[in-house]
Amino acid sequence: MAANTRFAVAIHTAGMLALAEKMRVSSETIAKSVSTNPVVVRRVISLLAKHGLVEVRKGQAGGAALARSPADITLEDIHRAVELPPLMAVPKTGGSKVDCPLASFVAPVLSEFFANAEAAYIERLGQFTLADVLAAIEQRMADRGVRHKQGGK
Amino acid sequence: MAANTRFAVAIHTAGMLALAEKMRVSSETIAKSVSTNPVVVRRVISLLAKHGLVEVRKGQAGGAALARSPADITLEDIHRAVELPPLMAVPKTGGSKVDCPLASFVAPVLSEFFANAEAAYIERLGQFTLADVLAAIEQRMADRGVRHKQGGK
DNA sequence: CTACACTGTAACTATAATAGTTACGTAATT
DNA sequence: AATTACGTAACTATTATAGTTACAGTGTAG
Repeated sequence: MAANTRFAVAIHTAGMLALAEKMRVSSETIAKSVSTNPVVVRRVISLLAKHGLVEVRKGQAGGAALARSPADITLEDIHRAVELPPLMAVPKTGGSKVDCPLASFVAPVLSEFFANAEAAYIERLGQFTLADVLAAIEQRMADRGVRHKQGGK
Repeated sequence: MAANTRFAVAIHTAGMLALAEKMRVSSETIAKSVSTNPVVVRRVISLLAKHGLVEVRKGQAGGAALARSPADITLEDIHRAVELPPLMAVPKTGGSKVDCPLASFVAPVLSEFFANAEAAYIERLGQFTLADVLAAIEQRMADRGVRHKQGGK
């Protein structure tokens, strides 16, 4: 299919907003950086806004800005905002009572185990903030000898 | 798309083999229980076999059987065997050097964070064995008052 | 030693989630 | 009033995965 990149787009977007500080950034500007379409970005921003992570203004000189400090936004917050589907799917049990009774108990039990593992995933996401991500990016840039501060658009 | 159910099918399959103990079970029998196609099951079994979790025999009275005890097979083992793609994708950075240099550093950093969270997921899977899954299923059956032992096909 | 019952795999179709795109109404700023 | 940007609907394109058909290969049973 087309891989699910909503989460990545959301983090990238939030990261740009963080770098822009209080300045408003348009969906078009972000779209260029992410190499995608402005509508895709607006869809994500809309979700972030609904969850209070971002504050949006319409009109000329409008755009989005972070609603709180990057150190106060975890990856879990962003993950929840974009509401991704469960990591693992369980096949629908094909209601036909032809199959053995055991089978009908497998699906719900597997769902429980998957949910448990997914909780571990989410919990780990909760340990990282947007600030951590930005720090990692700057670190990487420094390692590569890229001069920063007013680097790019 | 069609949701990724390979992992669930693999666990269901392994569970059936565990219940069958040393008896060989055909892909067709398993497919019925999982409500899918025998080929889908064979594809999964083939992966399990390559990783030594299952032992397969061709020919009449052939089929698959677990290679080791259910208590000795973790969900992590099964997960590794079916080799699922990364849980989260990062958008390809669209090589055009038009975008800001920052952008090119975002993707690899996000991949690292995602990999970190995925590791937490996998680690949790490693804490459960196939025996745990079977126990949970039997527990659930008991709760529902389903009489077991020689229950179904 | 032959028939049968399996697996293994290739090749193809079907499904469905998600990205990408176009279009346009709405709102806010200058 | 003109401009700029969001919000969202509607549609197409992409693509991973499931599902299916077909058949060659293999080993056991009788």
